[in-house]
Amino acid sequence: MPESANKPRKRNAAATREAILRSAHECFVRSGYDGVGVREIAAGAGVTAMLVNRYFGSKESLFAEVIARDLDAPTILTPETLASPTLARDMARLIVAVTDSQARTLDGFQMTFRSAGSTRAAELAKEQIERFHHQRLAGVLSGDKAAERAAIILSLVAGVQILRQMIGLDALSKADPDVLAQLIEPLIAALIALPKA
Amino acid sequence: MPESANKPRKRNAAATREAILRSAHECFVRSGYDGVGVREIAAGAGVTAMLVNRYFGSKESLFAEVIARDLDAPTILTPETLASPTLARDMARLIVAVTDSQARTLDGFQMTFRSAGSTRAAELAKEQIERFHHQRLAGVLSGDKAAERAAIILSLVAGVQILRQMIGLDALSKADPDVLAQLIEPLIAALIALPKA
DNA sequence: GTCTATAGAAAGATAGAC
DNA sequence: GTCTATCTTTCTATAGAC
Repeated sequence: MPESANKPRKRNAAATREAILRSAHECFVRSGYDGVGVREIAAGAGVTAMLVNRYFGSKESLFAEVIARDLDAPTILTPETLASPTLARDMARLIVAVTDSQARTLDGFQMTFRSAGSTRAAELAKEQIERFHHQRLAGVLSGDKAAERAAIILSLVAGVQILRQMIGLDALSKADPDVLAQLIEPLIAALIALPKA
Repeated sequence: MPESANKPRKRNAAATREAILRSAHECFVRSGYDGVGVREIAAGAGVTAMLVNRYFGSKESLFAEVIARDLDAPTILTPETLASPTLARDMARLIVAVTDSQARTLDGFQMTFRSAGSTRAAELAKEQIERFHHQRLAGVLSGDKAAERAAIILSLVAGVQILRQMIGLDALSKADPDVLAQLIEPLIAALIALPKA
């Protein structure tokens, strides 16, 4: 290889940037914003800490970019579930599936909750959740109080995720997924249906 | 004051210990385990950082004691609600009340979730929540799958708290409390009732 | 019982070589 | 484009005076 003999090492800027983002994602999901340092993120990407700040300016800017990427797509509201005639049942099963201890679907939420000690992280997450998750869910719920009903559905998802996936409450993490889905289905059905008043 | 002229300053051991615990409570609720330092906790108690470690050995031991105190009592399951003939309605209203942005009732949960980045904090919280909150709630739910139903009730509480109180989702934090209670009531009713199968 | 002072590690961020 | 080396701050925890 005569032509590239004096190139510094191997990667280009785009690949390095992506590697840092990916490592930061893993670290923030695992330990939250305050629980991980720039050095650890850099090591996970195979670079040095200095490059992280060079590419993203600061740890906070990096976090903002990671969380924006992770919370930019709805999770329990996929096109498939929407088109289904058994929406409540499908959604209940999906909630149970994505909150499994091994599931990674809700990484964005997990990162958010694990970083909830940081006020700035909560602000960033609020914006994204409202824009991408709540607004879309509320949009498909017809009738009165759609915003509140959508928010309560999100609350149920968030709560199950936290107690099942993060806290590891035995009654949830060791439960039969089918049982959980059966118990959650009527709740979703009640929130999808029009309120009585 | 001739007799106590050479006493160091003012307090006794018990009062100092209590002041540190109280300050630590406030700090951990606000910023989570990783988000606050021993110096800040000490300053809030009017002492120096050294005393914190002298009384509690380490920051982690202090946290363990604080979270044990905060999670030692059930919150949505008070004697009053239990005796009520309209249990579901009362519990729904109570959930809305204790997750108000100004409410302090669920400080223990809030501290837990804000500290969820720390694995150790999650372990400590799991033990307490299972022992004091989940077990008692499951105990009053008759019929099959009581443990799972109780856990889902706790999930709903936790989820609403997080999105309403910590994230500040507008649809929840700016909503009419009565509307929220009306929407939550049938969910609680469905979980209190015996499962169909 | 409480203090000042500090040790030792680790944090975020930057300077400058190559 | 990536590195080593370092600055500055902050952290937990400890030593020793009074």
